[in-house]
Amino acid sequence: MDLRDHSGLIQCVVDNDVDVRSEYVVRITGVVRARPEGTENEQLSTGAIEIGECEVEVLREAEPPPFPVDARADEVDEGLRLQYRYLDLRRERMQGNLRVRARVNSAVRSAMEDQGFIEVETPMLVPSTPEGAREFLVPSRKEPGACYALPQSPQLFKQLLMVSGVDRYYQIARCLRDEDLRADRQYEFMQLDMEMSFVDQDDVLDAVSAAVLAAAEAATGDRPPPIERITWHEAMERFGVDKPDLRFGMELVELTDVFSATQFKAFADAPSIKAIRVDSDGARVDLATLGRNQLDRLTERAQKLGAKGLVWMKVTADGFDSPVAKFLNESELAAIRDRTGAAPGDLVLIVADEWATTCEVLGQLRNDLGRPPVHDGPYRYVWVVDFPLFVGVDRLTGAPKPGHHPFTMPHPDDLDRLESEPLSVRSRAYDLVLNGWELGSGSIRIHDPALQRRVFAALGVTDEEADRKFGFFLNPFRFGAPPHGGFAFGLDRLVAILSGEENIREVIAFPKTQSGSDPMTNAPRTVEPAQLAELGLRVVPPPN
RNA sequence: GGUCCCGUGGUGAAGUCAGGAGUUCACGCCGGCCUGUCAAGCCGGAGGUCGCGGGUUCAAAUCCCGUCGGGACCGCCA
Repeated sequence: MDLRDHSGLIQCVVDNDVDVRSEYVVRITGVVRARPEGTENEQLSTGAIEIGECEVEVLREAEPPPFPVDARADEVDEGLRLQYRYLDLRRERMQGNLRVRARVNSAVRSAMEDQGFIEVETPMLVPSTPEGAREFLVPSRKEPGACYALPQSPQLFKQLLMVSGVDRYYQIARCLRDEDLRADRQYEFMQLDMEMSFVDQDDVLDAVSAAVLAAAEAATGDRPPPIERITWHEAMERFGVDKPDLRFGMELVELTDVFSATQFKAFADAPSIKAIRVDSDGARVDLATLGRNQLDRLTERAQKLGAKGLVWMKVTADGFDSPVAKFLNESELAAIRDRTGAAPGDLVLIVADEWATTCEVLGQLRNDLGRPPVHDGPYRYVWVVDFPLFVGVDRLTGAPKPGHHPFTMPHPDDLDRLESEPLSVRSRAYDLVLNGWELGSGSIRIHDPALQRRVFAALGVTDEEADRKFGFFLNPFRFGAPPHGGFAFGLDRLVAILSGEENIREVIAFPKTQSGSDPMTNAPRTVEPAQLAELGLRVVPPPN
């Protein structure tokens, strides 16, 4: 019979007649010995040995489990696995994931402590704040009608800890957001949250890198190379997204200048023209069988993403097979071939539009056509720096909207354009990206009140409004605030990728379903009227 | 708020498009046999409200409408 614990399986040889069935809890006393010749099992890590002369004591019988407690349960309906999560977690895959997670947490703590950070816990019952994600509310019993909120992140408190002179803070922090769930999003999730004083951007990036690299090494056994950096602008130019997946090529190719004098109307006035070359070998779709239908679907996809259209060109031995080839002259066609490096069998996709649209549409098509599953190696970490300070403008007020949050430090080289050309101003905000997944983001914060006023002014926020909305946060700075900055990254996402999982539920012991319920505990549940009454609450019947 | 996919004995699947008796396969379960095997082998057996409700039809797992549950995605996640 097979004996299983968290570390694996071992075969036991039982000679006497005991009624032991699947999943019974037993105590076995015996002798570890080599297996007799010819009975070794190379499939099993313990396949060379066995426990012989076993005395078996049944500590607890077990009913047959509702699904096989082994790798076959990978195929079982996830709702059933979650209903019996305690059985699901007995399996090797889940035990492994829990242990990778524990090692990552431990490595992150050590790396932060080694760099002089101290862990400070921050409250779970916090005030509700107007900006950002929808919050979970906790009604107050002593003050009916008033609510606490559960923290979306410890943002407020960690910056106040800098005011408090903590200097280097970190926390493995639970964050809660009442937004719709996804494969990479749960209501509650864990972050490595950190903040440090008297530093610039490089210091923060170095400190976080040390923790991430230590975590990766703890999880996989391999220490990744130093994390490379690219600017947001370069990420958009080359990959068309702000979270580039560096594991594959298909980079965007600049063609704007090629068509400066073109006769082709769709290209003539376009501010930005770029292309991607879909390699006939590297693509995740079979280009050879790509018919007119699929090409039309690509065009629809591009239009849905905001492009006016999509030019496709199949590369043949003697030219291009494309509905627009006849509108382009020889030198234009030659430039397309040279710039993209197109070879027969490839597909070239061209978008001509505003710079941002051109980049974003091609970047999305690049991901659609070439991106491997997120957990496929190699692991490519990248810092994306110099994010724009503002992203777009508010439709109602016309004022710029903050790219990160309104306390983000503008890039010092761009300060003179804060009033004249706010949308061109870069910031000291940065993201950490792994295989095209955003792991986290952070920024250097504004600690100078004059500069904060300028940024609020650029955002169209008056002094009174700033004081009303953010005063509780900014007033403490009047008592002295050091230059500071920080970062937070999602541990669930990191652990999922490092465990080879494409869903963070697989690395969370007791996750929620996509609809936010827990099939094991039946949370959320309706509560007793008396509980509501104590909180001064009454449930309104749902509208029909 | 929206789009798409899934729901068939305890588990996984086939059957659904093209309506005709709860049919099939594998695993598990129960009983027996065998056994130095290892997701063992042989024999026998039990087990189903085809998620739920309604409609169409002589007849519904199958078609239609609704609903519940699960999943992927868009919106959302400063």
